[in-house]
Amino acid sequence: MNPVATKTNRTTLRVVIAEDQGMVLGALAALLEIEGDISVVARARNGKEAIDAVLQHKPDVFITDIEMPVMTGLEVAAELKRQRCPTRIIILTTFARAGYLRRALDAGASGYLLKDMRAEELAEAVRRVHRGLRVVDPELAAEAWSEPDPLTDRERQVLRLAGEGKSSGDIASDLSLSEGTVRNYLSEAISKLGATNRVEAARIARTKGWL
Amino acid sequence: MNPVATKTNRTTLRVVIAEDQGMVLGALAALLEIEGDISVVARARNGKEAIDAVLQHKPDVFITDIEMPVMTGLEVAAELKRQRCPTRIIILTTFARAGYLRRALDAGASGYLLKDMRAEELAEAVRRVHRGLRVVDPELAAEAWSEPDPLTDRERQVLRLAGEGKSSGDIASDLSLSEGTVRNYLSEAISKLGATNRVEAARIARTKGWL
DNA sequence: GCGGAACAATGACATTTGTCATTGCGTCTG
DNA sequence: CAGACGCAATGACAAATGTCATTGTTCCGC
Repeated sequence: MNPVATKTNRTTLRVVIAEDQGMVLGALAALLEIEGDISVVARARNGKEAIDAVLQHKPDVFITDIEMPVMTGLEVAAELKRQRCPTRIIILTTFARAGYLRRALDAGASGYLLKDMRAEELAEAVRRVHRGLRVVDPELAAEAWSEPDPLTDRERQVLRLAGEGKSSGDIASDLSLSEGTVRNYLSEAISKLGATNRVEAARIARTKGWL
Repeated sequence: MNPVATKTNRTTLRVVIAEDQGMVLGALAALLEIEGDISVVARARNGKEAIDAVLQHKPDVFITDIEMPVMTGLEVAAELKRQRCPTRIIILTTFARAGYLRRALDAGASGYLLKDMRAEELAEAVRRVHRGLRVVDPELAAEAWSEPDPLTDRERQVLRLAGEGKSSGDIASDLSLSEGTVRNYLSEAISKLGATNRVEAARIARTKGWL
């Protein structure tokens, strides 16, 4: 099925996959193994395992989910780049969020794929990225640069806790702030995001990938 | 009309899969196709397609996600049972929610698997279910029967909107109720769920699968 | 070294939210 | 048929939330 791989029999592409849902992890591995020119050399189910696996196996391409226990895929990508690891990185996620994409590219990722793309595109993306190309949904890329995250660190922190249902008082003691200060930050965040209350603000920030 | 596999269990198991994330759909199909005795005869990316595919192909087993466009996997399962379709149904989802499991079994499903189980268990579950057995995580099953959904329809409705960040006033006009009534329902829901505010209540209800 | 930004706080105020008691209506169900 | 339950509403009250003005601090860039 693949002319390049079968004809020239070049070194197969070595891949490591990180994904916390075992079913999906196994399935993606099966999907890639079908391709003659790709070999899955290791699997990881959380961020820490992923780093160990990549450093040990030095694969050509590393595919990772974002939302994982211990360490997110974005954090793993940043750490690998910090260690000058030459492995190309593809982020594979459910979420078409501008903020995620931006952070992914900042962290040195070469690709950003959505899980609702066609399955065939995964293997193709692996080959593209290995050749040094970038693979990013053009529509999402456009959106990513249009609107930068307006929140400060404190606003983000406070908003995250508020979105989980904590009261201003709870948040204040969690962060060792006064309750008034917490209300100030929330008020700022609400106005910056054009929301009318903390819950809506948190929802908006979440969909943009700013939380 | 009905090619039953009762020979010398040499016949392949025919399967239909429904899953809205293309990448996962393709990957799961690949995973099952690896098994010599299972064949994926159709794929669907939403609830409506799923029903059509199952009715047309009459597979031995139907595997479906819950959260899909057009119609949820639970609704699909209920509809198939209503039409006396003999196909065995496996729900495959991310969420270990008691409410989901209960509704799945009510809808006549034979299996309830979590996406974070080991990938090898899927094929095994297909075979088990085809033999007429049930496949349900025992831990989750225990929880499902322990705690029934305490919310009334109105409480659920109001809580859902509140969880999206709407104010009591918004919810009132959305549902053509007075604002006081909305507050009453929310107060009831908060107390029933042991929460301290609407956001926490919505969060709790969501994790239990009651929303 | 000056201005700007993020951080932190206080006080005052209006609005929203959560609670409770109470009433009324309709629909089941034993 | 009585009683239970869900639905819908009102009024009153306390608590939480959101807004604004104002005052400090520190740190960073120009």
